[in-house]
Amino acid sequence: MENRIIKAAREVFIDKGYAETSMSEIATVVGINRPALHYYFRTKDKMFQAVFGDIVQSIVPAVFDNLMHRELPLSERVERIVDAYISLFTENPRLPMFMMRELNRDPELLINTIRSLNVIDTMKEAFTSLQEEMNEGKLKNIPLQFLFYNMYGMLIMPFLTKDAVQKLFTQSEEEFLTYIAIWKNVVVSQVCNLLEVQ
Amino acid sequence: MENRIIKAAREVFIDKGYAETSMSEIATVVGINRPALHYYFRTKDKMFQAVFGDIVQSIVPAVFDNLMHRELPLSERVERIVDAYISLFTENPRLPMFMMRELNRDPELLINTIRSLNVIDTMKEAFTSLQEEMNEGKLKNIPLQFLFYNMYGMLIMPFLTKDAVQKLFTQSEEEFLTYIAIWKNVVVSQVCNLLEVQ
DNA sequence: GTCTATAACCTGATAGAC
DNA sequence: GTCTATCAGGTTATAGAC
Repeated sequence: MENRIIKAAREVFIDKGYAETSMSEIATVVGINRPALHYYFRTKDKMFQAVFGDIVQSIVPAVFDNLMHRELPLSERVERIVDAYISLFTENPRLPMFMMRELNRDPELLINTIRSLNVIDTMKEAFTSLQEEMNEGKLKNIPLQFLFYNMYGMLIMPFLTKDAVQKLFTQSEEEFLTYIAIWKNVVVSQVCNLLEVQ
Repeated sequence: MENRIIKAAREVFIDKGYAETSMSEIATVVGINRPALHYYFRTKDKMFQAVFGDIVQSIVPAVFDNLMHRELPLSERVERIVDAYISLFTENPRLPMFMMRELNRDPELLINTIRSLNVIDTMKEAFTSLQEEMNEGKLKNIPLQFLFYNMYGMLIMPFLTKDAVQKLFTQSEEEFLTYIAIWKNVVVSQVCNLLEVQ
């Protein structure tokens, strides 16, 4: 039952965010009523934290694994990561907006979630591995955050603006997917352009 | 008085978004009480639309003017636009998050606002001007949305993640500004890389 | 125009019966 | 465990006095 609730809550929270989601709405989706919800997760806050942890865990690890395959050429590694994110976001188009919204509503939340999920070591390994490659001159030496600004910015932008763009230019779902397939290659080549030594 | 209200409401709305802003909070900031607010703008919705229009008008036009200066080299044009946005966002760090959040909460809102503000012609001119340059072979021929995905993605990403990054890596305001000054050049060079013919 | 008072509603949360 | 009933608090919006 707890899992049924988390699964339903996940959908609603991702769609509307914490603030605009009410307990009664989740209860309706699950098929029970408000007090029953409060039995399983005492407060809305506790419930959201459970859902948020669930989501973060499904996003973070796969990416950092790919970052560390140093035997592969850069373009290959970038392509895998970009592929993974594009698939994830195509299946969950509102996930990028959700993450940004909650990151801004409560910046501590992500930090606490990351700490409690033991993914911090995986992240550190990936960071130092990349930094080494830069020091060795195999990659251009840039601040690591720039890599993330560039890659994530390009990755999430189409999804952050999806609804508005589709309405403004009467773009169909098929058109969107066609563009995304091309866009994927642009992201890879731009990230490589940022990291490759001339 | 209406202006005083819009000015105050603008601050609060940009900071917290539509959903998490209450009329009483705005009233407190202005220095009057709730019912007085409802006298000037009958509903919260009407008031928000006024504020939103005010914001859009202050963002859009300057950019498209710069896009059309075809006598200038590409890098010069891009640099001006990027400069303008970085200044705007540095002074209003939560503006990018605000725009994305409201764009997703109510996708029709932006469309209606744009229509009512008569900026649609300016946008169309800029678009066709760019498209011509692409057809003439002076710029690489890519879907126009890709230019926006790339430029805006890179422009807003540092600000969307500012609070979280500063807390996660205990980054000071000075450090942030230092990185932004360097990042600006990266954005320009990446956008040029996207548009320049080989 | 600006106030006080109040209506009507929705929220999260709890107590207690079954 | 899941329900009904209820509480306390906050929200937008309005009516009516000054």
